[in-house]
Amino acid sequence: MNRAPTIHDVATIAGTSTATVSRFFTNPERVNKQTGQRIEAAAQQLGYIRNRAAAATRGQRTGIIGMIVPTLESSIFAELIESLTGQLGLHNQTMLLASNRYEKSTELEAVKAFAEQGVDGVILIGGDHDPQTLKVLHSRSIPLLCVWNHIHPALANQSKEMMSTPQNNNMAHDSIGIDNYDIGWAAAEHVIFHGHQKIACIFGKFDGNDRADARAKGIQDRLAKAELTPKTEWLCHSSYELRNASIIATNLLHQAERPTAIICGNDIIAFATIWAAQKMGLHVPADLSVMGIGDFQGAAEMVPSLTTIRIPARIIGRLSADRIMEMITDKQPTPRRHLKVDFELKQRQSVGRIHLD
Amino acid sequence: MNRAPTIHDVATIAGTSTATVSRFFTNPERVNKQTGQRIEAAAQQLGYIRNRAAAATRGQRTGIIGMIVPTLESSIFAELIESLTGQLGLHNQTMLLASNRYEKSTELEAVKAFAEQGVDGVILIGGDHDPQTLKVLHSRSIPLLCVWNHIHPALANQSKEMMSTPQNNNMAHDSIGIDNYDIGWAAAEHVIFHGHQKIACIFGKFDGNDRADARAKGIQDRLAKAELTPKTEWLCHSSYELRNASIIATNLLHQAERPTAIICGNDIIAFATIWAAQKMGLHVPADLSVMGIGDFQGAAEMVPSLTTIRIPARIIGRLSADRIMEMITDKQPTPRRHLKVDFELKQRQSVGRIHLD
DNA sequence: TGTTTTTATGCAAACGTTTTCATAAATATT
DNA sequence: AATATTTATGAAAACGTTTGCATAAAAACA
Repeated sequence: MNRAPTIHDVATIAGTSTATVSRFFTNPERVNKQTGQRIEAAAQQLGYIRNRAAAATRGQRTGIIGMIVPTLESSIFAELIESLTGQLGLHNQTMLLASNRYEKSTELEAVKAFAEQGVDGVILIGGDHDPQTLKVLHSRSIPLLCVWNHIHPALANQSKEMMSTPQNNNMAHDSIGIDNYDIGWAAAEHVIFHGHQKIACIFGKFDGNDRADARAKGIQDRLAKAELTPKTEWLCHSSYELRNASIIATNLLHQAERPTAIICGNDIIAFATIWAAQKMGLHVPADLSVMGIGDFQGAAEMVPSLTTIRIPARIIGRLSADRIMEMITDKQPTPRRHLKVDFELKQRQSVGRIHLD
Repeated sequence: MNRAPTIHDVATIAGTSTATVSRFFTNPERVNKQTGQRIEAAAQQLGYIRNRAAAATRGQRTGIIGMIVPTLESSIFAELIESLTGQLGLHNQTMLLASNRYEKSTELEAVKAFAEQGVDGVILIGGDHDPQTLKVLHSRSIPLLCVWNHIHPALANQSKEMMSTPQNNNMAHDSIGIDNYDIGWAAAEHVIFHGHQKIACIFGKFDGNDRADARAKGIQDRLAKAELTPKTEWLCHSSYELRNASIIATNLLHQAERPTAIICGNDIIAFATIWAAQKMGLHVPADLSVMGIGDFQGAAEMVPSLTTIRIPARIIGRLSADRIMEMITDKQPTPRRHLKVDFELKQRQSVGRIHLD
């Protein structure tokens, strides 16, 4: 009852050798149809389930993809993971999940654990990682795919120069994602087009987060182009927690001069900003416009609905699954590929035309 | 560059046998301190990482726990997973994650995949699973822990009788979670205590979901005790999607007679209900009280803040990690254990005392 | 000092697969 | 009918570990 049946048991019952059974499960077409049926019946009868750990010792793939996200709590990445696991399932792969809590050292530990498990590939968020992490993966030829944000080939080159150890340079280091600089630019543009001049920003925290950084740059460059660079009191930073963001937003709105619009680093911050305004008795968008980024759950349904930029997590997930499988199965290493996914501005209620009174 | 160093390589450099190296990594205290240092240095130098797949063929644990949640999108389980992975990390375990999309057949497939990977244990949500699933786990003596909802020992017995195949009866089938019946009861009670008489309910969908079922029973029993059983038009069902819940709530509020309070099967439904009311120009809680269950992200911060029942996901996660490790390491099978975790009613703004005009 | 116990190590078998090579049977080609 | 090709299979080695057994050295005991 408590010993799992092996390939030997199946072979005995089917009256064949273990080699044939193995072949049947890996390359069914290489075994005679009748024999195959006998094997299938025997396996069914015994409840045989292949032991991939054993298979892996002979160089077969483990069927495991390792994935590390900064956090699960904020649900930012939940949709991505959901679609990724789904799509990986189609490729008969399962997903080993870890969170790095925005710590590169934690990420390294997780990657080591993944290597122990013999993962076929690794998917990380963003392009900013510990050189050790890359080394571990590279020394084992484990394909690495960085998702969520598109890495500018130009920036990729730049970071190449910044890297000290030479072996990091020719790393197979693909990426699939959106261009956060463009997103920031578009968000700012949308607000500007609505006539706002007194614009404040609450950015996400930068540390170890190239995404927030790029977004902030995009926003600021667009504002500068319109000669609307906010005064320093209107440039705030917040973590991605509602509680923290609430405080920052409340403080901002209590300043002597109040902006007519606030651009937020992501939707969590935007939610907090809207609610903070409402608590003060302000009306959105009549008294204050709020621009989000992300289109998180609830953005479309809340009152007022949140004008934001939709990051197509499902699409990124699906593409990523397909791409990592490609990288795994390709014999000769394919050239690096950086795929840019389009985003979409969702024009809703929280950003309005400015009152001219 | 692309072949991972093995235990042999380490042994050669350290000038010892593979046996000793293996011992050093599994039972460091069984090897001489000096030898250990040599091995450590060699491993460091080579960047050696243990191959757990190979180890697993000799009966060693894989260090993988399999977990299946219904969905990741609704972020209900994100907090649970986050704390679970964190705590498992302390036990040097990693987590294989899959979602079943509320389908028992999908769950079975995932469990089979887990079995292929040789997981040390499996954690599932709720107590309602395909007999096949249980059989696969049991036949391999893979410990199973059901989390999220507390399974009434009484109900566990009941389902025992309902099970057809005898091998399912003495399943090692522990549980850790909250009592959804009690939660439903408490939610209803809170609304009743605020003087409401015209109470409607929007339950979560039941199918394959013993949690929603228990919650609904608790709510209805408490209402019945107060002789406040809602008329059938006020007993609605919704999926856990905002969009769907919005429609249901809107329809409910457009009925000829409007309830003064709505009890929602979870916070997603509660959010949708509040927003639906706001869109109609109703004020919460002045015109309508809304009771949630779950205390999801945003419940405390939104305007009005949501009165709801907090399910301590972090605690459940931590306890679950510890318990499954206990089940894995215990030699003789421990008796089944059903651990009940307390919940907490968060009294906030969305439920108010009824207007007596 | 001689004997027993403890500690540290190595040898080699085992784990459950996959895969190379060889071979036998079946089929196709002349 | 003789030969060449294809198809189907099995024997056995290999994968990178762990571990039971044996043994040598060191420590403890007498």
